Amino acid sequence: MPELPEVEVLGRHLGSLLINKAVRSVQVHRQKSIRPTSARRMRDQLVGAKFKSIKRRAKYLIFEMQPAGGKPVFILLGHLGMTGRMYLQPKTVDLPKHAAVVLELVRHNFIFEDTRYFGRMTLGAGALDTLGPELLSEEFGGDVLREALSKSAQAIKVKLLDQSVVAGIGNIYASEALFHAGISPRKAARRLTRAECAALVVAIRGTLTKAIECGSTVPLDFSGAGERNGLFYFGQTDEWAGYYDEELLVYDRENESCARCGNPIRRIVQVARSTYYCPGCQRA
DNA sequence: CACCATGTTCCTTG
DNA sequence: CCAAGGAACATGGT
Repeated sequence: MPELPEVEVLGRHLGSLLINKAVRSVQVHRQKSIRPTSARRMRDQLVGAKFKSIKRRAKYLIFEMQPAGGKPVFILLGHLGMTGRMYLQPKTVDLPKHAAVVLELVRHNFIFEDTRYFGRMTLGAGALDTLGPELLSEEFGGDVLREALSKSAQAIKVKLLDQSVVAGIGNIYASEALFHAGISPRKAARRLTRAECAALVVAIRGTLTKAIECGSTVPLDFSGAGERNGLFYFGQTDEWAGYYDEELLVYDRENESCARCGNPIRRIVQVARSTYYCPGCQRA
């Protein structure tokens, strides 16, 4: 279910439910989902430990865990992949078909469910080391972006998905941000001007910040059992119409007219992923 | 049956 | 050594 805004909202939600709760036992249903951590180490570390804090870095959830007996805190990392979900359920409710990992609390199970099993729950923060600057942080700005792009001949849209360049953008918001900045997704990264880089940073921040605000106001069902399934991409669900004051302007709108200039929106494929853009507003 | 999907990692090629 | 392209991972929806 992830792009950065979903992960951010999920993290806040889980924080309110999990802080100071202790793990009583651990069920690993899919070894693949905890790679390279072993099920045994997972249990050894987690059983008896309490959730101390929950933070987000890019699309990762960082669970800071406090073991019993004054042992040092350690990190449990979560990444949702394409279809991951995390939520609490009373133990009386049956586990979902694609439960990957279940952390048993007192009366609830903390469930990591993942239909396609692309996500992960692992021990240690090592996966964060290769990430580029955090999108919403102060140190990320037009100059930092420009420097990161300066040597690449790859299309800007493709570079935006590279988590070592900029950490946190996904396929949906990459298209949206380029539209807002008026930059063609095909433009070679190194050809972006200083002004374009500055505009792109503003567009990225604006798009993601707005999405987080919207996601925070919608009544979500993180288990995905009902309609409100934890996703809150703008315009996804008609019944949410009243909650949104903006929606996705290009993503998944092939052949619809651009809200700004009326030209039909185009879909192209870059590195095997769809890109949507307006040929009128985003000139090559 | 065909094609598409919010993401990352690994392997090959140049 | 690096950049870039593509397949792979696994399941479900249309």
